[in-house]
Amino acid sequence: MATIRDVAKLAKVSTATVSRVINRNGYVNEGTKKRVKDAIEQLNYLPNDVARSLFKGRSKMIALFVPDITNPFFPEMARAVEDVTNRHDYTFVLCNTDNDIAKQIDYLNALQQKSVDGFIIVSSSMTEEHLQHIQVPIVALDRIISPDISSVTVNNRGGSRQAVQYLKSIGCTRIAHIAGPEHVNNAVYRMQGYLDEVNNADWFTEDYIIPGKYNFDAARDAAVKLLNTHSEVDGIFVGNDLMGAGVLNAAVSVGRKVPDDLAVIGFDGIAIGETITPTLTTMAQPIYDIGAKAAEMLIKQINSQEPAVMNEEFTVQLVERQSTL
Amino acid sequence: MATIRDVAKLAKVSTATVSRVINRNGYVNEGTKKRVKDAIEQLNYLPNDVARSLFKGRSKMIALFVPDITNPFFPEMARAVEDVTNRHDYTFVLCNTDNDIAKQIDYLNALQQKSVDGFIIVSSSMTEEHLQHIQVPIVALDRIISPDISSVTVNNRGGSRQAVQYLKSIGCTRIAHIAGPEHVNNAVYRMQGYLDEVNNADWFTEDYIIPGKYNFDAARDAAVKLLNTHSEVDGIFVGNDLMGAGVLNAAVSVGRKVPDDLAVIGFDGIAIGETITPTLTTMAQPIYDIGAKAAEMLIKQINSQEPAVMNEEFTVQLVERQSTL
DNA sequence: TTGTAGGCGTTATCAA
DNA sequence: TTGATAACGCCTACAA
Repeated sequence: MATIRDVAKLAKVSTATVSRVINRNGYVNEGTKKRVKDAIEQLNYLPNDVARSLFKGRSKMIALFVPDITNPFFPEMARAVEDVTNRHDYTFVLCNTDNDIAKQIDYLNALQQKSVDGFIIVSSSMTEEHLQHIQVPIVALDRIISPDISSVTVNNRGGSRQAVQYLKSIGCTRIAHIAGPEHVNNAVYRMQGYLDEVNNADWFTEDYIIPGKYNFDAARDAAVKLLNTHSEVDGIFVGNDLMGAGVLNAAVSVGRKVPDDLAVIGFDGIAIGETITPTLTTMAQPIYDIGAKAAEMLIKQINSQEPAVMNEEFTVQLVERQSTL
Repeated sequence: MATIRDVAKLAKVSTATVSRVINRNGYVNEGTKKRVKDAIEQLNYLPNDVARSLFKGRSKMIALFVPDITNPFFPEMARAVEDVTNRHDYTFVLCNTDNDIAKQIDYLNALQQKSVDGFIIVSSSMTEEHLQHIQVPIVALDRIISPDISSVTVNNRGGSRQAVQYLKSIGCTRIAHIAGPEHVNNAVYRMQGYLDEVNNADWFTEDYIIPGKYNFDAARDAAVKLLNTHSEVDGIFVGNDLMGAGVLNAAVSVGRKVPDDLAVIGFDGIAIGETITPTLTTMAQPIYDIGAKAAEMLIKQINSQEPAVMNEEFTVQLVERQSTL
């Protein structure tokens, strides 16, 4: 690989001049500029980013922490983050954390050693404490970490209320909820939204809230149990779409017809919802948009000296499909 | 951030000694070693990886190119690559290429500037030419790039033959094929495997091969058309599972019962196949394993001076589910 | 067993 | 308008 010195020698100038040409700063005569450009071309020279990073203390890299990229909710978000970071000439580093604290700390350290410029973090295990020694900007995505850390989220509680209202509006009279993990704050908000709508109903019982784990299998098992013990249930608001698919599967296996005997609505708006049969009605998040927003927010913070805390809340939207129609 | 000099000063030794302690090489007295370690602890010192990279010309980073991480086939592969690279203390960089040549070249350049240590590439648009100037090891994954570049793949043609044989064995007598894009070599192999089994059948016609694009929508539309024009078709071998889901959807919409009227088998073994109704029979690739193997192969090549070309072919396995039972 | 010093490739400051 | 040079933080001959 050619270095700046090779270019300088070939163009018969100093490295300083080459640097000026590359970075478009400082004065440089048109003639010499051309000589330098020719030399760069001829040698196929590309500046060494590592040396640059060392000098500047910044690497033009951004990291995204997600619990697990094989969970279909995250790829689209990751995609958005990558697209935006690329557009701003950043390199994108993806980290699967499994929500494991030790793993997250390892990543934080390893990436700081590489002078990463900022972090976008989806985590329900990380707290402000773990992050207090981080010197670069951080944006919490999908799940709030602390009031002092910028965040991009959706109206989980309001959206959930809307989901339950919708089930009522299409005639459901006994509505249950398959909930996400209680240590994930958006799962708690979604359950609260459900409770807002049903808590005062005379038919409501705690039995109608079943814990799922935001995954397919647990939700299917939970739904089978629910439907067998509570045959009066005619609507289910499910904490996320992956679990919604599990519920639809359970309905088939216990012989309940969807949507005739049972209406099901999920949350998230992942693509799978459109590929299953019946297709799944859902409160759709603008997944790509929130990922993109987080990336833009982070880059803004990186480029500004005084990084103010910003919080952005997006709105989810009802998407009606076969599971309720 | 503390530097090696701060540590040296605090421990009252030279930076060379600190370096020796950190890297466990060269002799260093037990007493001074302890002093150094204490100083490191006290200052919370972590070596600057950028400086290291500059000196060594290597960054301990590995990049994975995939067409699009939102395609559910890739996350599990990416996950495997990340797990293995982490285990070897490499940092993982994910790149979505959309199979766009310009984008891939941009990534190659950007990452070379960062002294990336190696590439794992899933691409059907890249050729040997594009890669000839790359100085670090490369492993082609899922799709072969050239005989001179190491690869990890599966027995696409053999697996496809097996799929068609299976359909025959359960009684199908008119078997069609929804094919992947013709510029993707594994899609071509899969079609060839299909042809191997049906080409000589008296009932076979070219009409039974319909082009899909490895995605849901195109496959659904293709299947609707096929089933409407060729009602005699009683079995479909689909080029991948995502298209398989589309075919199942199409079957419902044209009123064909699966598996009674129509048997469907896919290829890949992605998780979606188990969540849809009916569940999808498939020729399952060991997706995680091939990703992990590619990563191990690449790391081996990075660590060896004489990088021999290696080719590994995994075997796909029939997974019977409701779409054929 | 330890220290000195040069260099990895850039950038930015200061002179010229 | 250009050049010489000192960093950035680390590692490794070579000396001591």
